[in-house]
Amino acid sequence: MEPLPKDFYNRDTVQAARALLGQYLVRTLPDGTELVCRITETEAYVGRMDKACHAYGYKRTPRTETLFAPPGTAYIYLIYGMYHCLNFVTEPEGEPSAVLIRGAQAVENGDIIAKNRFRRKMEELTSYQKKNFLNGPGKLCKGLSLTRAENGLDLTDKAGGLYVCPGPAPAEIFVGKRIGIDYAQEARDFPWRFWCE
DNA sequence: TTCAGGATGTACT
DNA sequence: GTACATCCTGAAC
Repeated sequence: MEPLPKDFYNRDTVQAARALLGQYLVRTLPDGTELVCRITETEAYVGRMDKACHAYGYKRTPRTETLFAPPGTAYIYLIYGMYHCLNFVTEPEGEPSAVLIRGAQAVENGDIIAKNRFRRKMEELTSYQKKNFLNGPGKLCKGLSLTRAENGLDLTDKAGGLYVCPGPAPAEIFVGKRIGIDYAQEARDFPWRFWCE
């Protein structure tokens, strides 16, 4: 399977967030194992005019530097001191925008993802753990073993260890407000969160 | 089933 | 010092 090309990311961020639903996210571990999951929840962040975006108003700091990279770059940062969030940079280089990957379903090597998350195999999980498997940005990064060490990876390059390839389009797409950005004034109500079954 | 509280480190005021 | 694009636990219902 070939990675989605740079042009997939080089467009309006809200459209990209929608289009990413259903696609396969592949994480290649140092030993060559491929962890595969299907993206089921995304949010758009647009630095140009979105107060919830880290790079709102083109604000450049060491942390936000990755948001100014070319489309198709992974932006991963630490939040609340203990969790990581995975984003895909979008729009032409220099427009600091990205899609936050909020949730996914395990497709291949679920046992390894389960071990990363709970130190147990899939079959040993409680129903509560299965229900809350990769349904949050911090959980997804923990399951796929992603940290700031992977910040800046090129998603269009299979050799980088992280890429996205085509998956089945969702039958239905839901739209709503983004999560956890109550501080962002008018931007907090933007309908820029998308999810599917 | 929902809910409050705590963990934890970096960025920025 | 404060806030943060979060998650887990344990208690109450």
